[in-house]
Amino acid sequence: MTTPPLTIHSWPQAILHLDADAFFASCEQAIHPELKGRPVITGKERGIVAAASYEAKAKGVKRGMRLFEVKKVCPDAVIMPSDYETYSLFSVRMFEILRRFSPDVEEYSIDEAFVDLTGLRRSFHGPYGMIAEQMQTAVETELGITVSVGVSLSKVLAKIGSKHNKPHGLTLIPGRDIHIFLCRLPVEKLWGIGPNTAAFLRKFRIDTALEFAKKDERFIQEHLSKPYHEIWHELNGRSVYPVVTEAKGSYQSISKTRTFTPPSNDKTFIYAQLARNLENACLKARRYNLGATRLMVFLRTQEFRDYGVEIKVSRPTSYPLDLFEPLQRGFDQLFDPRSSYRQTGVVLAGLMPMASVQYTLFDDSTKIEKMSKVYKAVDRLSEKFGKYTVHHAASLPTKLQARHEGDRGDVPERMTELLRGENRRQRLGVPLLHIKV
DNA sequence: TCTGGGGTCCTAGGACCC
DNA sequence: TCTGGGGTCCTAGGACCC
Repeated sequence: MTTPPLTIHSWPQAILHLDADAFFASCEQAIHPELKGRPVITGKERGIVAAASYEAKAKGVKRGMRLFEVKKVCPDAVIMPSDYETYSLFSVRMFEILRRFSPDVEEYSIDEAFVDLTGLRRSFHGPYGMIAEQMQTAVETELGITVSVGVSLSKVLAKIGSKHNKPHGLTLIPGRDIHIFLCRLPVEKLWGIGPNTAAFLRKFRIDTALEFAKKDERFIQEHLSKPYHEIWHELNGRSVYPVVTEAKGSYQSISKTRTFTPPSNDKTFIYAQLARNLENACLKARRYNLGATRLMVFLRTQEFRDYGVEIKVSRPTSYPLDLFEPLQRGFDQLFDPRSSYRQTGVVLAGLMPMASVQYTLFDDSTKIEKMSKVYKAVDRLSEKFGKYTVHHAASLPTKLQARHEGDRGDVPERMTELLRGENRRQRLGVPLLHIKV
């Protein structure tokens, strides 16, 4: 087997990584100044901590912690639902600010960016550290949130830098200082090395990032796969991961999952959860004009065991009506009335642009066109009144159950309301509609 | 982290073809 | 019929990330 050659820059790169501090919580504090200095937590809608402000972290609140525990360690915490739409607006503005400094900005996640600073010292009349500081200050003053920044020769090293000093840190890792940052860093803290690989490396007495970086290439090639070889280069200051500037335009897969408590073995209820997953996944696929050729269905039992099946679809589609039959088939295969389930999930895969889909001789094109019209109307209603305003009768039992449990259902998006100057479903009193299949 | 939700990429191995 | 070598495509499953 031949390993494909790695592209390594012959010129030293200057890569910046920026990571917003406790992003969701910081956004809330920026919107509500009265919350500054107070422990703020988001994640109310799921019952677990999605983000915690530094005031909350200081009291021992951690990501993923359950909210009843939070109330114990931090009784004065302000707990709010995560409002992704609003955070996305902050995110968009953050990337805009960064692009004023360099066009080479990678939107790595909602709160993280990589920026290629290589060659910018001349136009800024100063060292990279100064440029980084200006970027940091611009984001902080314009958005009212703090960010941590790392600058080094590669993405992996820049990430180590941004994590080194949080919050509001600025860390430069020049080539001659790399070893200082790596010698105390456990391998599992490295970007791309998880618990599994860390355990494997420990067998070879590799415990720190420096020990990993110092291994000779022979060892890496013999024992590890491509991603780890790349990390190894990056740790040694040789940039192999490019800063990807293109905006993400498409998806390889779209998934929707739902966990419910308590676990259930009610067949109707569980199928309804899947139907709802499917509708939401299809809605997203239609928004991106994608059709799925494969449908994956899975159930997670009370004991955290996953069972799944994959079903091929004859023609790429993003219409639930096309997929309910395969969904039902998959579900019947998986469902065991003796088990209790805590989660359902659906993945649309093998996605392709719908524009390129050709009908075959056997497709009923009139029916397909009718379906297309129906879903266009559904999508318009969803956009106007909120997701899931209109849905298939098959997923109705999810709502009935939600009511019994006193669940609020979908949390309305506050910022969107403010921006549009209108409330959504509640105030308009939009009734539930069910499309009769 | 006794466990939420949404993604990506890589590799090995089988099927199939010449 | 057996044998050999080599290529491509596809899929399952692992591992990791925010």
